[in-house]
Amino acid sequence: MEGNKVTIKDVARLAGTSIATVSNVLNGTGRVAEATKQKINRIIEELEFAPSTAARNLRDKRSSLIAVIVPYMETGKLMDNPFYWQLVAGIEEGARSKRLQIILVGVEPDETFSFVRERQIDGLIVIGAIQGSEIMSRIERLSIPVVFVDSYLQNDRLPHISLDDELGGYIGTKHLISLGHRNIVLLSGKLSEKGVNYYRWLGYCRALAEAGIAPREELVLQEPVSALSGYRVAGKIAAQLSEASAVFCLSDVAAIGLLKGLYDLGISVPQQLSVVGFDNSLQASYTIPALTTVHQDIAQKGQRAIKQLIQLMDGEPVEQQHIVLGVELVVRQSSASIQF
Amino acid sequence: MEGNKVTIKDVARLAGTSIATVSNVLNGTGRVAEATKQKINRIIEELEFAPSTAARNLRDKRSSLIAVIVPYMETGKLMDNPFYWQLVAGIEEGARSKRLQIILVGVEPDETFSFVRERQIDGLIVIGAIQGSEIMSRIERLSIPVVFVDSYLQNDRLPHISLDDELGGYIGTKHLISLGHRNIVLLSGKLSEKGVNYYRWLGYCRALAEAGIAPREELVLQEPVSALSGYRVAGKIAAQLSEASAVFCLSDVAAIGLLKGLYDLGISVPQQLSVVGFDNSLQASYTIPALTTVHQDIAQKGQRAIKQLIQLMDGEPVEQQHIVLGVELVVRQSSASIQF
DNA sequence: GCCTCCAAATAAAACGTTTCATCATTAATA
DNA sequence: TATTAATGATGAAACGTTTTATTTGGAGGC
Repeated sequence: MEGNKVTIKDVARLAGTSIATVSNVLNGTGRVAEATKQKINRIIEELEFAPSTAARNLRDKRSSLIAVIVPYMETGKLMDNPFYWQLVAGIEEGARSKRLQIILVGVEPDETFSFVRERQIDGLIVIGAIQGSEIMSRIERLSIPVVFVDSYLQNDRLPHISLDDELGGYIGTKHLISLGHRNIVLLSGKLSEKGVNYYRWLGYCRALAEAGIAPREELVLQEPVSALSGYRVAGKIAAQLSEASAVFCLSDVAAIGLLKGLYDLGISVPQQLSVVGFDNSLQASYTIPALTTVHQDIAQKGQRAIKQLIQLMDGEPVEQQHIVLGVELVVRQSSASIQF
Repeated sequence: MEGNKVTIKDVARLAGTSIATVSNVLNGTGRVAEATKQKINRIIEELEFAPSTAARNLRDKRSSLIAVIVPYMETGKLMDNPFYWQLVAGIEEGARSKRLQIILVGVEPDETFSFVRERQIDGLIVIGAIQGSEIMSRIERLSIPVVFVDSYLQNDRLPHISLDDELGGYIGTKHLISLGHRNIVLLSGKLSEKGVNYYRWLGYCRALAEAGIAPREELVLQEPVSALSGYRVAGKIAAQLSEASAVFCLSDVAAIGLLKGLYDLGISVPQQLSVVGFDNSLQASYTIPALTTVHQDIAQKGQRAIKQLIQLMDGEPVEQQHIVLGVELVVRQSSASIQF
C-alpha cells in the first residue's frame, strides 16, 4: 500500500545529497565518500527503494530483457513436447545467473515481431526457425543480437546453436543397420521444411547408401511430432509395412507413442521390431523396454544459446558463430539384432 | 542498421503536426480529424514507428508485463516435471490473446522479489507457494495483483486456483480400496510443507479411515517428485514392503519411474501390484501398462489463472477468490483387483 | 459585426533515471 | 604562499511518451 512509490529523489532528500550521488552509489560509478555511501545505502534499505527499470530503460535504451521465441501448435498452445521445457529451463538458468529476465513468447512462424522494438528487447533466442520463412528477414531488420537454436538458415554467419542432426540421423540408422536391419522405417516430422528433421533424414539416407540399401520412399513417414502420431504409426506399420524390422523415430515422444502402439498390437520390441528414438529425453530410460536413442544435451543447448547471446549483447566477439553440439548413441533395450 | 530509433517526434515532424496529436492517434484518445489521422497512420507505417514501451511504462507506471514464478530445483534449473510446461503453456496462451507478455522467473522459495518493483510488474502468478514460507509476506507487501496456483495459504482471501487435492487423494485411494487393496503405499513428496502433497495425503487418510483401514506410517514414502524416485522406490517396496499390493503415486512422473522399476524387478503390474498416478499427464496413456491416474486439467489451470489475474488487473471484481478445479479418476490398465 | 461555441490541435509538464560538465574543497607540490 | 591536482558532490539535460489545460480558427446565431 504505502501510497506512492519511493524514488531516487526521496532517497536523496533523506540523505541530504543530490540524486546524482545516489545514482552513483546505485551503480558504483563516480567517486563517492565511504561515509556518504554507507548513509545512502542505509536509507535505501530503510525505504526499500527499488530503482525504476522503466526510467532506466528509457535512459539507457536497453531493457535487460531477452525474448525466447517458442513455436506453437495449431491448437494455439506452446509445443507440448517436454523438449522445449528442458531447453527453456537451460536458458532460464543462464539468464538468471546474469540477472537477465526472459520473456517467453509463443509465436507462429510468420508473426510480427513488433514487440521486440516496442519493448526494446535486448536479445532474442529463436527456436526452430526454418529456411525461407518470412521470420528470417523480419529478424534481420531488427538488428539486435539474435541467437538461433535448432534453426537452419541459408545465412551461415548468423549465430546459432544446433545439433549435428545429420550425424544423429546417421548413427541412429547405422546402429540399426549394424544389427542387421535393412527395412528401416523413418518416423519423421515434415521434411518439406528444411529443419532438424530434414537433416536427420539426410543422415538416414547416408547410412543407407553406405550400406548399399536402396532408400524406399514408403518407409519414410512424415507425421506431426507427438506421441499420438507414434501410436498411430504402429497400426500402419503392422498393416502395410510388415517387412519393416525397425523404426527410427526422430523424436523420443513419437517413439514413446510407438512403443505403446506396438505393445497394444502385441508386437514385441525388440524381438519383432527394433525402435530407436531421438533426444534422450528424461523419459527415455523409463520406457518399457528402455529406449535406445540418439542423445543430445538439451539443457546445454539452452545454456550455450544464452551464453552466446550474452556475449553478443556485451559486444564481445564470439569465438564461433555456429556451434554444433555433438550427438551420441545411447543403446538401451529397444533395439536388437534382427531375428530370423 | 537504420541508425537511430524513430520516435514520436519524427512522426509528428513528418506529418506536420504536434506529438500530442500523434499520441492521440496512437491511443485513440482525444479528437483528431479523419484526414490527419490517416496521414499520421501512413507515416507511422512508412517509418515503421513503434512507440517506446519504456517511455510509456515510465509515464503510466505500468509495464504490461506479468511474471510467472516457477519453483526451481536444487540443481538450479527449473523443475523438470513436464507438468510445469503444460501449466506455463496454458498461461502463455491466455496472456498472448490479451497482448500481455509473460516473464518467466525461476525462484527459490524465499528469494527476494525486488524485480517486481523494479520492473513495475503488473501482475504475478505464483506456482506452488506454501504456507508459512517467507514468500507470502513478501508478496503481500508488493500490493500488486497476484494469483496463486497450486498454493496453500492461510489467508483464504487471496485469489488462487487450485485443485481439489484432498478429493484427488481420496478417489485415487478409494479406487484401490474398492479393488480390494488394503496395504496401499503412498508415494508422495514432502509432507512437512503443507502443499499439494499434504492435502492429497489427507484424502488418502480419509479413504483409509472410511474403509476402516488403519493407516501405517511406513507405507507413506516421502521422496522428491521425479521418475528416479519412483524407480528407486520399486526396489524398496520389493525388499521391505512385500505386503503392499498397490502404490498410489502423487505424480505421474513418479509413477512412470515406478512402473519401470517394477518391470526391471519382474513384478508385473497390475497382477502383482497396482499402480495409480496423479495428473493425467500427456505421458500417462502411453505407459505400459497404461496408467490409471487422477486427472487434472493442467492447461485449464493455467488459463484460469491468467484469466483471473487479468480481471484483477482490470479492477473488475472477481466472482470467486478461490477457484477449485475438479479431479476425475481415469481408470486404465495399471490397477486391478487384488489377486489372491 | 460581435459573441458564443465547438472541433481540432498544441504547448508543456511529468514520469525516474543516468551522465556530462562543472564547481567546491582539501591535499600535495613547487 | 601560490599553484596544481585530486576528490567529492552537484545541476541540468536527455530519454520518449501521455495528458491536462490552453489556444486557434472557423461556423452559426443574433
